[in-house]
Amino acid sequence: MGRGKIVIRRIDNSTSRQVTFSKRRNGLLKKAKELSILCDAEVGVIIFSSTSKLYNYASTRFDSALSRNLYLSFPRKVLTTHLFSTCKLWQKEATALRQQLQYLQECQRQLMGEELSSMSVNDLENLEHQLEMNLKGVRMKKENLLHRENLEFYQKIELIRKENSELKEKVLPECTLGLAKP
Amino acid sequence: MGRGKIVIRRIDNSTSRQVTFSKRRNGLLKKAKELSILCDAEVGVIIFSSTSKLYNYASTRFDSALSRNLYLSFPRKVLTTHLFSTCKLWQKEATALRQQLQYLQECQRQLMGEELSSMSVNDLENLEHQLEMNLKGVRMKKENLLHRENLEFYQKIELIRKENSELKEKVLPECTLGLAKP
DNA sequence: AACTATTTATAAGA
DNA sequence: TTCTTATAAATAGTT
Repeated sequence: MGRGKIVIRRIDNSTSRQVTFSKRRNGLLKKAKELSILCDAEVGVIIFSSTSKLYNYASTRFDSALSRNLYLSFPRKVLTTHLFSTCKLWQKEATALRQQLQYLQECQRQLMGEELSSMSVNDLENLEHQLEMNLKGVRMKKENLLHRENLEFYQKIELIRKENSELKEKVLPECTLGLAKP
Repeated sequence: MGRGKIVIRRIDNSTSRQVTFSKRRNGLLKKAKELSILCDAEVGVIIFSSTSKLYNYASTRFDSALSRNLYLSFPRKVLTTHLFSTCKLWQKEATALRQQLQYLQECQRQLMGEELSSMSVNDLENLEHQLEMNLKGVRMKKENLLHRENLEFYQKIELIRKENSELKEKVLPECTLGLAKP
């Protein structure tokens, strides 16, 4: 798949070997990922360049797939490396998440009216408008809810009132009877 | 690369998922082999099908590449256990962080006046007060800042004015001299 | 790093 | 499953 056909044997020229490595390495990792997503498979790939640099891919639940298969006389070294690289992967994810969290926390503190020291008048004005909008939204929602609750209560009251008056009509004749007796 | 373009997400139909798995699995293993031959790299691929069937490829010297890159002199059990628990630890941390993130995101959405549907009148009222407080804080900060800026500007103006009048005094005698000439 | 002419992989159909 | 084939994707060679 290129300008010319090639035979699969070691590329002699070191530069083009390096270039091909970089291209095909990306291709392989991409295809590994696609396979795992498309087919719900767990896939792990490890690549060592000729200079022993490590590249790898492990699908989301690859480690648990491994652990389920731990007792399939799996080559020890393969297992170890995969655990090692999976470890790295999770570590990376945790780091990314922690960063996101910090960013979000700062945003939150600003929304809470804390941590304003670094903000300019313009920033503060934008934040003020934002907060005004938010407040407006909350108030609207609250009023809506109160309206709805009011309506429900009103209808309930009407219902009970109606029931009441019906009961009264039933009870009233008996009362007059009772009063007429003595 | 086929009769039609596809998006990379889990294939719902189980039969075609199976077919695609078989095709792409072969493709991946072939490309892994090609990469290792062309670029003199050591490559290991492990694939678990959704039914936990195992497929794998390891290039000729993959194992020794592994041992060059890992501290494999450790007793297997120690190393494996260590890696496993480290892995789990990171995974746990990532999970916890993700949860925190989700919680924070929900809070944020509520502070932003979105995602209010699940809140009671009481909740909404609390949120309203919170937002009012925040708004108050932001406004105070803004006014403070404006005040301070104002003061600074005022002082600058005074300084320049003073400088100006000093310059005038120097220039004025020359002017009167010039005017008195003719 | 881009580009693009070709080859290769593969999605859909048989 | 396997074969076929039209088309998408990967990439070899080039700039």
